[in-house]
Amino acid sequence: MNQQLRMTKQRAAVAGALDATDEFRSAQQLHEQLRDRGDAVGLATVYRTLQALAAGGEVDVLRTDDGEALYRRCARTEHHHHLVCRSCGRAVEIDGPTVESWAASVGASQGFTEIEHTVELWGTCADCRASATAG
Amino acid sequence: MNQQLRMTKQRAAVAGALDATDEFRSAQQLHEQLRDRGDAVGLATVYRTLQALAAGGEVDVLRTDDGEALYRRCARTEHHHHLVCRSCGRAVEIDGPTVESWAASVGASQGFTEIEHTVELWGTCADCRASATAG
DNA sequence: TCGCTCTTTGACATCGGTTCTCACCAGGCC
DNA sequence: GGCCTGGTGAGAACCGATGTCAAAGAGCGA
Repeated sequence: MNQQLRMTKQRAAVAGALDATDEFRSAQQLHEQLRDRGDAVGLATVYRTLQALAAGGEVDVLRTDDGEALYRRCARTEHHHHLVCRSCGRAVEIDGPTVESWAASVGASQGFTEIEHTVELWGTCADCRASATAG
Repeated sequence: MNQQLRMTKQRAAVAGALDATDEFRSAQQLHEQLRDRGDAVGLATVYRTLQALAAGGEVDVLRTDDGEALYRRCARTEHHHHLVCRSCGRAVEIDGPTVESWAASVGASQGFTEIEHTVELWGTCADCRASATAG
């Protein structure tokens, strides 16, 4: 967490919850999880903390199809993409060097500048597929 | 528009507004645009119509960073991606054959199934850059 | 053209995620 | 410990999107 922010137990709790999983979680899920665990933190604080972490590049954010924001603490802070399980939220960090160069060249060839790209892969992880088959 | 739906003037107006532009537009923008033009259509109807068009694959949908849905009538119905101007919404349809195969192979190598991918490029188009520089 | 039926419409209520407000609380520093 | 300032949290507000339901109208057969 950033050093110009005061380290409060609420921020530590949110950061800790993120550190403890490799799954993308919504603010509401994290809030509920902290409450269940006894580390009650206000919902507004969860949102503020996630926002601060995201602004500092310490968590990655993505949006579900219906617009909800999901957060995840990634091992690396450099640019990367994700393969996310649409059922449990588990994610794998992936690289796409060919995608990077493709995006840059396509953008430039169309006269666009300041190109950014959104590349996320969604699937069903092996565990979720197994339990779906079993159930 | 789908033939098992009744063709009403409201639906025609929404479809017409989409046909008249190559920019991604939000439901609210379309609603306002129709009202300004005199073709007043209820907001709920705009949403419903866009939903129906999207379900039939007749318009493409994407989400802005803050979760708002944007709609665009694309020339082709086959799978493709977009290079979108983050300022005016103008979009260019693009192909990424290498991205397609990369996505599929990465997904499979991690044991994920039913892989889908989200690939959108964002930039500033030449016109918007020019007016930004001028202003 | 006239009615009938059944979908569609639209004003409004509601929902769900997110952000704002503001009085109170508590780190960090002396 | 005391002060100052940023952080917290309960609830309100906000905003995009969806649900409700009575009234309107498209399509069809007569």
